[in-house]
Amino acid sequence: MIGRYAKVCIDSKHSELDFLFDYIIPAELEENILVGMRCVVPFGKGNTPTTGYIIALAGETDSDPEKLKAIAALPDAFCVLTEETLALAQWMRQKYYTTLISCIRCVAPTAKTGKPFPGTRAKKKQMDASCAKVTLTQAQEAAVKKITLAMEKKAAGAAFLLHGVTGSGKTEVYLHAIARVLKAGYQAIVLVPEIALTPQTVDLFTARFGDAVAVTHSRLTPGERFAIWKQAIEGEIQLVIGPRSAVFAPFARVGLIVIDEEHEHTYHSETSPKYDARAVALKRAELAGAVVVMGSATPSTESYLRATEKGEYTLLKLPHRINLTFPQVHIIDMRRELARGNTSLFAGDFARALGETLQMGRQAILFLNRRGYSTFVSCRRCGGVLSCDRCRVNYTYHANTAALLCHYCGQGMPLPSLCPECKSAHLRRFGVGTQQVEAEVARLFPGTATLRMDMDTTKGKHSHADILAAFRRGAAQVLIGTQMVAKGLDFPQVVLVGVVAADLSLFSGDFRAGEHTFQLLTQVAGRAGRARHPGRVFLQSYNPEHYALAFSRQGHYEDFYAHEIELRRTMNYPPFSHIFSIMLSGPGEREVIAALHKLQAIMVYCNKKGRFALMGISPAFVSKIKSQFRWKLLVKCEEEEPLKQFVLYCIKKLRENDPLAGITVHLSLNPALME
DNA sequence: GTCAATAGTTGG
DNA sequence: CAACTATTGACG
Repeated sequence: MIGRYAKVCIDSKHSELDFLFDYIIPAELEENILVGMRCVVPFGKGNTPTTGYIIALAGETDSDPEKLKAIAALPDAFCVLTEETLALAQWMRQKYYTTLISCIRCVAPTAKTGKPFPGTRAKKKQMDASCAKVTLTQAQEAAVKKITLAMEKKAAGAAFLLHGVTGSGKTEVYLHAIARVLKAGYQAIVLVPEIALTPQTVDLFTARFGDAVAVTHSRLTPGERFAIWKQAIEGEIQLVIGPRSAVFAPFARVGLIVIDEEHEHTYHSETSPKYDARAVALKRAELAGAVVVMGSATPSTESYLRATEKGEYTLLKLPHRINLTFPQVHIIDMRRELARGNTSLFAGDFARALGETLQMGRQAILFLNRRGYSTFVSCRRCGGVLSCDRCRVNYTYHANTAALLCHYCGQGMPLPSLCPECKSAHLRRFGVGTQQVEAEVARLFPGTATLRMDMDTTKGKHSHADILAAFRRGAAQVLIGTQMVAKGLDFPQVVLVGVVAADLSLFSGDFRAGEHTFQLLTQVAGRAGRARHPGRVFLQSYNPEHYALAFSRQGHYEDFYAHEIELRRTMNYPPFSHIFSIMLSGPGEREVIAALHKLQAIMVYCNKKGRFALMGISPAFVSKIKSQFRWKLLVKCEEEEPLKQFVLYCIKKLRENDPLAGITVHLSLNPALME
């Protein structure tokens, strides 16, 4: 129905504008106007031309028709919002307590013009959807069958958790399911944690589906991004692979959404709207009549609970590696190494294994979740630790530049020769980073070619791919890196994986530390012995008895899960409850803490029934970043919606009492990482 | 964001 | 008391 009035969402980030404004549709636009289009409207006292979005058309208006202004123009010839992406945006507004416009900006790219960009014309589509190169295992076959059946029945929002050990062929299941759905005339979306880290997976998709595929990633220019988005609207592509934002690809007929490595925290957006791409995918599938497949070797406890106890997802299992055996995992007690007098970075057994690997002419991956050379520099006379004055963080020493660098604000300074506090010359570097691992390999095995992959060596547009390609062609025998080497890389010559300090992620203060450590170690271990050669994995640890390490040695996810879920149940942690983190930041620490105490008092007052567990005020994990002090308050409740309402109400009360000058409020419901 | 009305401040 | 500045509120 075309009405005489349009309900318009104004493109302004101010939360007090988070409602729809009625405008008159002028006669000359009546023919062209559609819900989902952008418009230009006169807005405010000065009638400033402002962009808006047509959210609805109506024959009537609640406001005084005399006061209404008319739409000035419709700049595009098409709808930037589809029925589905608009519905998603509206759902996200409620779910993630934010404004409609911020959700609209999230689902539609910031297109400056509706004209096609250079190079957006479709080439002839080539697609070899037969998958005839490839025979499936029984488990793969069964998984594909179940997914296909759900797609054929158009089981809207049906979700599958594909639990497949590393190397069990999850990707092949995705490929087959996608081939089916495309053949039936539907489209598919594949979400991956980070394109740069999974080039091989992406290659498999492009090889199989040719020009029907578009790959999106964070380093695309706005023009490139818009071109892909437009091709999706116009049906020139059938499959989009990308990070969490790809869940908004404006396909008209989505049949399947795949979420690879579903446990990865990159599926949580950390900027507003703080959405979880998995939840958005499930909602979109429900709206579109599509099916969701989430895959992982180490599913999040939340998803596994849903796939088992709760029965919300169908669990599919791929329990066997294809043509591969599980690597032998050795846990090395570094306390014993120290007692034996070995103070070097590598345990004796590990150094020996590395030597053998090099001797055989094979490759090794060394993993350490910390970049730089030393983690802190301390004065042995006064005991002071050199730290960034803008952030409450120790400086990290980088040997290649002989500089101290703050990993939070990026500022640094040359390493001083004297202690800035007491002027002694007794500065010493402690702790280990990837640069030092590289130096240690060079010291033990002179002449060995190594490659290092961390944030410092991957700043360029192609540096990820360049480093991985160099390692693949054998330019180096040892690849040293942070967690970016842990992901789905597949190098046939790698027979040894060493985790230099397996405990690093254990004591982050996050209740998921055990889960994260288990996931990381299992992923890293999966890099060993990908081809015919049996692999060996060494985990160096000062806490070898910790359950996250012990279970990753056996490699049995189910055993780990059984242990972890009981801990969560006992402690009433997620997934049995929801946690709301309220962080205040500002230039004055006293003011930040005082405001938080006020909020706490309001919460205590409003929580007479004791429905919400108030967990006290504490400094954030890094309590000062870029001269802003950060303190937080956690609230826990078994139900999400009442918790959200409670926190938002208390914040509103706080703002009524206190202007919160200079203080920023950061709200996060079930944050991916506790800060 | 922008504008304009309003309240508050200053200088003669 | 006029002239200027900061604050507040509305925007269809």
